Amino acid sequence: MAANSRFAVAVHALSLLAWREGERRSSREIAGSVATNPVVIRRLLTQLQRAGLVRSAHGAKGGFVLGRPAARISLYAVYRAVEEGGFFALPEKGNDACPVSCRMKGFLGGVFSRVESKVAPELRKTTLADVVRRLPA
Amino acid sequence: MAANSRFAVAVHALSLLAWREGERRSSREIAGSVATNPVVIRRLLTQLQRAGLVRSAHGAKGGFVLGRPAARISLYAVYRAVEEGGFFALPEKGNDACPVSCRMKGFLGGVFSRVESKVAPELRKTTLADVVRRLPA
DNA sequence: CCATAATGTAACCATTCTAGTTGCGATTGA
DNA sequence: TCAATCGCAACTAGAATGGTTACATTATGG
Repeated sequence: MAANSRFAVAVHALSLLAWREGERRSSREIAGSVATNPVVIRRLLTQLQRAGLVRSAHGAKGGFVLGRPAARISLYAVYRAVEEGGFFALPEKGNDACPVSCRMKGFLGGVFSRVESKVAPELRKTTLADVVRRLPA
Repeated sequence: MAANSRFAVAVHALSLLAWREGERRSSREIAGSVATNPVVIRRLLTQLQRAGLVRSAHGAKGGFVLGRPAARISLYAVYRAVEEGGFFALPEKGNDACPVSCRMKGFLGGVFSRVESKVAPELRKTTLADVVRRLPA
């Protein structure tokens, strides 16, 4: 299972928190909905916490809540929090003696950043509040 | 290195073919520019051949040429040829008893396809002919 | 006809990434 | 005190990728 479903799981977990905003949810509850292990959820939510998207409380009756209102958490914020790299990768090597190879890195870097600049606004359009609106009350 | 550089390597290889359009290039030559193994190149170009982007010739003086004019090969065609999945993955599991989990798959599928619909036109804008224009003669 | 130079492909290995799991210390509330 | 909970480290399993070797097949040129 090397498929990268971190973004999907993060949105799922945050949607649960947004669904009943304000109520604490334990990693065990969230893991139950996502059908995975609580530790996997805690690992992922640690990343989201560093980005300010969630806050956690230790101890009994502890758990997670959103770090700010659902309407102010876009899918792009989630994407940035869990995916460090972009969509594609540049190869680290290359033959510097070849004039084509020399130019490829710069060229592809430009392509990748133009792609990113199209994806970002699309993901910014949707917030967790929009997600909740699609969920049953 | 488990980084996914297939797209970058494919564009690099095709750019070499477009640079001196019509001349055959062996996998060894291409591998020399990309700084990898000829078998890696042949494996990748086999995929591109299935998509019609290159043609190969066996035997001595064999090698690869573009399957159609460089101006008619967009980066999107390359992307489709080498990347089967989309950018993100949907988790295969989920708790069907949870109303949030039940809706996530459909919701995320919509998000992913909207992202794809922004990326595709951006990649379609650039062809191999555009790449060659940026290369030294 | 034969040597040479190529592709196509299978097999295998090393590395890296992800998710899953166990265990445990620290913290909090009842 | 006790139970619930996060944080984190360590380990495992499985998959994907790229690199490498090997070999059958095919085409060219003398």
